[in-house]
Amino acid sequence: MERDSGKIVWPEGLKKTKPREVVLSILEQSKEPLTAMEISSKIEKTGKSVWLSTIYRVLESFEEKAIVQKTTVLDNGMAVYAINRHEHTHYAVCMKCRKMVAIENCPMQAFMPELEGQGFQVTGHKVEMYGFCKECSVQKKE
Amino acid sequence: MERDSGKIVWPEGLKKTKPREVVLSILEQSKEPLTAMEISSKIEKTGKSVWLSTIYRVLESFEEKAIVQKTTVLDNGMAVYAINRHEHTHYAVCMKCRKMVAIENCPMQAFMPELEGQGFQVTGHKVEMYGFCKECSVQKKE
DNA sequence: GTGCTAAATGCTTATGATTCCCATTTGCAT
DNA sequence: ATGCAAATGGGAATCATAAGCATTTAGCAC
Repeated sequence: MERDSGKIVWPEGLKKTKPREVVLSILEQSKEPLTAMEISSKIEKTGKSVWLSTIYRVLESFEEKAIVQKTTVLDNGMAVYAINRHEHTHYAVCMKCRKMVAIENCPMQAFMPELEGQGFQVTGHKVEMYGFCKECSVQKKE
Repeated sequence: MERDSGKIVWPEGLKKTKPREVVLSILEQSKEPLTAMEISSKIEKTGKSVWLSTIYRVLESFEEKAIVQKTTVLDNGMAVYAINRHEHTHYAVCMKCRKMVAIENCPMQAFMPELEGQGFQVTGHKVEMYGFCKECSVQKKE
C-alpha cells in the first residue's frame, strides 16, 4: 500500500550527496514529522553517521526547495521536519506521548477572504491541535 | 472603547509582587502578543527594572493560572505572550515586519468531531497564518 | 578517466532564547 | 510584629540551532 505513486524528484541545484540521500530516506520512511535529533539517531542505527550541523543544513536546503516542511511544536519549541507530500496536512499533538496524528481536511480557506479583505496577503498557514491521543486518554482515566 | 468590561482577577496562590504587577500591566496595555524581551524593554522605558529571568518566571506562573497565553511563532521559534482575554483569538503574522493581526472567528470547531471520532481528546489548538500585512504588501510591489 | 571548481561536509565553536541555582528579600497569615 | 514560604536578583548553565573554516566531493568540461 504505497502512499505516494511518485518518488520525490531531486530538486535542481542540489548536489546528490550521501548525507542528503540518507536524511531524505529517513524522512520518506517516517509517517511522523521528526526533529533533527531524531533523524540523527535514526541514521546512527543504520550504522551511518552524519553530523548534526550537516543535518540542519540539509533540512534547511530541503525546506528551501520545498521538499520538506518545517513546523515548530508548541510546548517545547522544537522544530520538526516532514516530507512535503503536498497533501496539506496538519497535526494533532498528544501532550503526553508527543505522538502526532494527522488531520485530514483543512477548513482554513474559510479564513482567507476575511483576512484578504483587511489587506493581509496570506502566503501560508499552520494549524495544530493538542490534547491526548487515544492511548494516553485511556491511561489518564485509570 | 474598553475592550473588556472586567479587570483581570488576581489569581489565587500568586503573591502580588511588583514584577508581576508590572508585567501584567504591560500585557494589558498591549494589543499584540509580546516576547519576554519586548516586555523587558517596555519595562525599562518606564524607568523600572525587572530581570529577564524573573519575567520568564512571572510569565510561566501566569500561564499556569491561565491569565496569559503562550504561543510560539514559527519562523524563529520565539515565544510570545498575551493576556488571555477568553476571546479565543488567532493571529496572522506578517513575515516582513512581524506584526500580528488578530483573526476574528475560529472555524476550528469543525475539526473537533473528526478528531474525537478517532479517540483524540482535544484540549487546545493553535492557528497561525502567515503572509504580508497591508503595509508590507504594498512595499513589496514597489 | 582526469582535472577543475563551486558546493557540501566534518568538526568545532558561537549564539541566543530560556531555565536553573542560590543567597537575599518580600508578601502575607497568624 | 514575627516567621516562613514564596519570589526575586544576579549570574551561570542548558539546549537547540547557526556560523566558521579547512578539507572533501559531486558534477561538469575536456
